[in-house]
Amino acid sequence: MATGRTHRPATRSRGIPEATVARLPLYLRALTALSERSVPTVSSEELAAAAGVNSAKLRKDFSYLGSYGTRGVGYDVEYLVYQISRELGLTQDWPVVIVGIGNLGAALANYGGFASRGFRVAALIDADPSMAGKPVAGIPVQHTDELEKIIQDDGVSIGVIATPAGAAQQVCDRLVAAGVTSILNFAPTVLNVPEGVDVRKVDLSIELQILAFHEQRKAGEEAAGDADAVPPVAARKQQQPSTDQGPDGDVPAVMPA
Amino acid sequence: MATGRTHRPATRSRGIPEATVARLPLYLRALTALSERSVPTVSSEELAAAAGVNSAKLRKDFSYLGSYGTRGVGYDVEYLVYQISRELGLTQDWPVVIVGIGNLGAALANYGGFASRGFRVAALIDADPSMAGKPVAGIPVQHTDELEKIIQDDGVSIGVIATPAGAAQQVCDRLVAAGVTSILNFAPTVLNVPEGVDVRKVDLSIELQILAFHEQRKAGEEAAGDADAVPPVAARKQQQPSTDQGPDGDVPAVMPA
DNA sequence: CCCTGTGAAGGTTTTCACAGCC
DNA sequence: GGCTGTGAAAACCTTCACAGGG
Repeated sequence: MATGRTHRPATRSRGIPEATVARLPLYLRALTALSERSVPTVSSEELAAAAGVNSAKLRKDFSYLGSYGTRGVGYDVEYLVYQISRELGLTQDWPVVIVGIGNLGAALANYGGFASRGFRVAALIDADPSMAGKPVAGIPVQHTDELEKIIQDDGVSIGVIATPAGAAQQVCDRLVAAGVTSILNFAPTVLNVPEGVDVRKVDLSIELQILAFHEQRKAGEEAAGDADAVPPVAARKQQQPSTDQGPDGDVPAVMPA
Repeated sequence: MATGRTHRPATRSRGIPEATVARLPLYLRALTALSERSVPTVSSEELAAAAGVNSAKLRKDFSYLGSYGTRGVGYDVEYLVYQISRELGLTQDWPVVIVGIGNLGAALANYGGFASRGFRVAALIDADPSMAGKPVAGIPVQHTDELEKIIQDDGVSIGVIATPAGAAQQVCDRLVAAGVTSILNFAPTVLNVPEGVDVRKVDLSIELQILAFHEQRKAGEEAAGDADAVPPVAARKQQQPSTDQGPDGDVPAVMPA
């Protein structure tokens, strides 16, 4: 089990830590917003606030990419956008297939964030023959039979699985056999993949369960801590009443296998 | 910023590590499947394989909950299901509101994993008046104006935001003002929330970007490592050609603020 | 003899704090 | 003076390896 952690046992890899990689897209989004507002430079403090992390972390992260800032001034927005995009491999075109065009698949197909970041929906695929030809987000749905052909013809290396759990492993196997080496899995199942294939998963119910855990804690603490009478005054601890999206250890799920 | 990491600076909290909490839902899912097949007991090795983690990690995780196993035998499936459910707070009912009923919101409303795990969709809310009354997943959509009333009447403490990015902060503010203290955010924005409110986010394009990063690495490595002639023999490293979903540091995004 | 539970070791990630450059 | 870049410390997480109970 558990081949390793990061994907390639952290060998040389020019060593950008996985935790940093997971935050680069956040920085990129914040920078893109600044760029659209024609902001020329930004300090680590400001950018960190916009991305929801703390500034020390951000500076450390950037230090792995190189020295792209200017002391006393900050970072050049355009330049950083370019450097991060390049590092993430977004300067090239990534054709993506989405398998399973239910509500979720349709939501993904319609999701604007794809196209804007180097991703191109090469095909939408569904097992239901009655879906075939129906356009979703302007792209006609194709039948599962076409899967292998599409992947080979378009050189697709990234697949998105949005099927029911029962179909996911089968779809995954076909994707991998046809040449896909990265999979984003929305089905609530553990996928088995051969060495060299990356899987990331997104699971709605897991996220909710984690929230429930903390929610329960909050409720329990009130009862325990202040028993019954809560001083109505502002007695609760507070540090930064503002921004903090710091995804803190945000390494959701890379799983090489 | 970055108030802290786990949610409450890891003070006493009876100390279940955040990384462990993030894996409990995985174990629970695997256990539920075993339970449905009427499997009475399971070893750490088997359960770990089913959940996609390694067994040492699993045993450490369970050790934080208590000693629920039997040496030489394994874990009682039913008992563990109960213990983990309780720990996660799933033995109680959690009413949830979903705001923004586009494709994604509809997908969430239809998602079966909710009801099965203590979550109940209390209401679907959308800003579009023409949606009002239309049933989605058997639940009539209500207008945003009703938001505060619904939250108070049903005692909702968990909200899901599936609106466009532009509306997310506003919706978030209203949810928080009305009493919601946990938010699952699907909109690609950093949300500002006051101290005491947890936010987790799920971002499709971020996951894809992380995949692209690794994908790029693979491509680059082939070029560097074996230049041109790749020995067709099985020269590639391989450890476990099978299961490994080990979400390795799977702490996607708790952000207290 | 098998499998859990756990100290101890090894990694990784975050945070601190400040030297160094603009 | 202000802000970046980074060693060093601290916190956290994972893995190892084995004692010890069934």
